[in-house]
Amino acid sequence: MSDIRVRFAPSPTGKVHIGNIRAAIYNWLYARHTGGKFLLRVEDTDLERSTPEAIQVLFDCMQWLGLDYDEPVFYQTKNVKRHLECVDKLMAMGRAYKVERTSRDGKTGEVVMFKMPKEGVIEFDDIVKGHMSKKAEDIQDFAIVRSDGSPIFHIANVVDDIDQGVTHIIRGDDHVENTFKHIEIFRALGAPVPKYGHLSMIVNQQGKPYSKRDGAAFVGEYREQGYLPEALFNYLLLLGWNPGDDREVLTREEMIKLFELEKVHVTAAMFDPKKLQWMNGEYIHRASRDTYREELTKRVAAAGLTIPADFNLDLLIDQLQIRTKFWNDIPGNCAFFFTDDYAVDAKAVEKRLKKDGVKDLLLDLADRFEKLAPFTAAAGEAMVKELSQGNGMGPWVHPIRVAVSGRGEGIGLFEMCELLGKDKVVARLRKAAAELA
RNA sequence: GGUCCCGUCGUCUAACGGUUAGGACACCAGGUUUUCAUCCUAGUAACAGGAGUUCGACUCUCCUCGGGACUGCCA
Repeated sequence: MSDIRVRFAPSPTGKVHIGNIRAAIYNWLYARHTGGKFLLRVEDTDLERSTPEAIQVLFDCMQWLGLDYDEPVFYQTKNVKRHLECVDKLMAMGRAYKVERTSRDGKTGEVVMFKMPKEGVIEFDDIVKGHMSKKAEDIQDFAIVRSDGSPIFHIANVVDDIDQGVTHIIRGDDHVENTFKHIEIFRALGAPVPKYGHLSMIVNQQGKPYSKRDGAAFVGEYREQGYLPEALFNYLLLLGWNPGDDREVLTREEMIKLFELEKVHVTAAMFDPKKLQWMNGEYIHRASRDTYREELTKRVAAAGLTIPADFNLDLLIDQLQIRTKFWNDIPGNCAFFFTDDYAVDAKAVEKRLKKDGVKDLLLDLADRFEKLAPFTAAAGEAMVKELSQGNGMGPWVHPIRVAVSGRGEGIGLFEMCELLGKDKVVARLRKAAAELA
């Protein structure tokens, strides 16, 4: 146990995106690594844009990724009284003042401004960026209370951090300028200044940062596309950090053990969907058989298909797991086992079936399969091998595959036939032949 | 414009000032295989540029160029 306390403090003004959630991941990992506390604070002071739906989406995404927090959620709007008390305090000591102003959108009224020092240097040692310094004169006074009397981000954020006892603030790079301002507020309020760690942005394929400013990659999207939370978590972690050796696929335990904020990169990282896909495949290939079976049965059922009680699911899993890159791919890749109403790839039909002699070939094969006993993968392979006389099984294998599965590629053909069973294989071969007439 | 930050293969990255600049993804060639996937082997590809400091610079300093953040009664 340490007394380190970190927080993830998103504003629920939109769907949480990957840049955002990476900050949560780094905070969570830092807390778990140091034995500190990870807190969640919902910064909902922007009443016009914060919605309960967005808050719920945020919770769902965090739970999906396994980002559990150690204390009840702290809502910024519940602490408004304290924010304003602190403003009064600042006014009383001359660090804040009221002024008549007109906002961007034309509202005119009296706001409270925080007074910045007019000389000196504000500096801090950023855990990831190193020493940071800025002349106080380069920072303008800024508003902390709106003309309607509500507290603004800067004061609310700092007061909440004080009230929650936050010791380390790990947040996006886009906050560095705010940090110089916030440090002054902490000091004025007589509170200890927390340690800071500013994370670089994640940029998209166009090199532009994912931020709330450009409606970006929503975390839930990845969930819907069939990514594993572990894979997304792992990939996002690697965007700006590495364990110091060549390992890339890490268990949660390894991540917690090895994570160090000091080793986080300063430079922005580009999000590479291809590598995420690869990593997702790695996680699926490494998943336990039970996990895979569970996902498979769940997704096949969700697709409206029923797996017969006597179906050799283990054989299918042996064949299919290594070929699965997304959970979502599963139903499409095995639907033909469970229904006769499956998709047929016209290109494959064109290439493998619509050729001279294929019709007779299929009919002949149907007869041979019909006589095959036992109807196993090994027996089927032996049968075709004999037909091919060592010249390659391609001419037999390809038409069979397309005829019985409607696809040009997939799991091992003979395993496929065994799984389908004699009746279906024979029937589909004859049906395909009939359609070639 | 101003202030602050950053700059190694296409991408993510490694390299106590001394390496043929390493790994991963992607790409590509070959092998294994009935297809696909897996797996194995090989390959293409980077220190932004220029000055210094040094016996020696990807590593240190400066300049240039390039990129980003901020510059709200948003957070």
